[in-house]
Amino acid sequence: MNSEVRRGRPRNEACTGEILEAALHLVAEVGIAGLTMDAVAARAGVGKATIYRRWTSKEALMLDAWMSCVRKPPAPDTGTLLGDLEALLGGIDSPLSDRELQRVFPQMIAAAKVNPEVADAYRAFVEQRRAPLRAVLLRGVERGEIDPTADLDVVQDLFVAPLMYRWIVTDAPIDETVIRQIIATVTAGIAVRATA
Amino acid sequence: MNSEVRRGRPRNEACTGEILEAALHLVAEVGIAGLTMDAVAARAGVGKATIYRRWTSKEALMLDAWMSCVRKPPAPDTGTLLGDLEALLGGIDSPLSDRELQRVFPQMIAAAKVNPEVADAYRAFVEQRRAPLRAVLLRGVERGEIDPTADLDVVQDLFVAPLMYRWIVTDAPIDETVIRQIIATVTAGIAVRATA
DNA sequence: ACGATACGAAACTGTTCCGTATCGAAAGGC
DNA sequence: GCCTTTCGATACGGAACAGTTTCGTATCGT
Repeated sequence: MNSEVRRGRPRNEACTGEILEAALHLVAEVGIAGLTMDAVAARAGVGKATIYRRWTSKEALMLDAWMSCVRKPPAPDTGTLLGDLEALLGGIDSPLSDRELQRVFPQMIAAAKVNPEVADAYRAFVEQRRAPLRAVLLRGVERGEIDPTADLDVVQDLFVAPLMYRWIVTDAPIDETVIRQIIATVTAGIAVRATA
Repeated sequence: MNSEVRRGRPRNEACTGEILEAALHLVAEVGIAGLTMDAVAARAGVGKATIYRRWTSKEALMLDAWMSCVRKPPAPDTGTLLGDLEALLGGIDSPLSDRELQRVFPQMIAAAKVNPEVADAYRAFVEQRRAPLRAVLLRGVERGEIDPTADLDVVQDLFVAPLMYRWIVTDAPIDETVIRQIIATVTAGIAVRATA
């Protein structure tokens, strides 16, 4: 049904991305509460009408913006648990800088606690992020690198949570050293015991 | 210099606490962005003037409210690392329910990312919470229960972060079983190695 | 050329909400 | 009894902001 002839001036699709990005950068600066549509329009270099031609409301825009702010991570398969973990926990692919993501993410979580729509989007996003790690851990169990009696849900939390914690709560830096320490400690804790 | 005679009708000090509590409950319900002073006054059964006689602004009120929302945890000393950890990670003393704290906390973090004053209060609060755990871990090292070469900052994160993660990010329940699994896994990871 | 649509910019509308002022009543000191 | 201060309640000024509309211009298909 898309065969209808498009008449008139076509939409500048580049605007869509610019608006989304402007919204995210501004959220990083002033927070979701301090975000105004006028500021988004100014930052993106567009008129407000151009925004409202694409999204019906501020909430709809923010929902789209959040969905676009982190891409799905690849599922690594390096052959060893340590290799997979280092590849997976290393970095995040996003149009925003780490520093900005550190500020945007809490805004999203806070919004999710209040707005059910945001909560759904957020839940889907978290699940998407967890899937690759789960696959990595399952292979680790198969290879005998992880104690098969361990609760994988808790193990997942042990890997992800410290990074998220530094990100959101502490604002502490996350460098190679920290990641390696976390991996080392947790893998030691979940390794198959030498003797029963 | 407090010897000035107080004339006129004395302040009802009970109001102060009721206002703070009303503010926190409302933040749990509608978030910091949706919070209005009129709603706080109505919920506390108080006129707005009564609020502004105590705090100069909405921000000042929220700052006080957050400071009052979690009390400093006791520093346990049960004699063993496991006992201390279970005592410390068990619960939080607060006028709010767990369910409400789960919603208020992200709001505070999000606000801290934007407002430097809130960030300071928040940093002090986190540090206050970290101190007792640090003491527990240090005693664990002295007793030979923890590998002395381990980075205690990272170890602290490994204990606290998974709980915070469930609290803030996942909304997953935190029961005795989960806490015990976390403690078991991490302590196994940081135990003094049997052989060098 | 012409109609249709998109564009940025700006003005406009209606609402929300902070902070202040004012009211009559209540609660203390003198 | 009088003065002072607080109380809850309500009204108000002013600012900020979401969403709409308008204006003049640009870019497409026909």
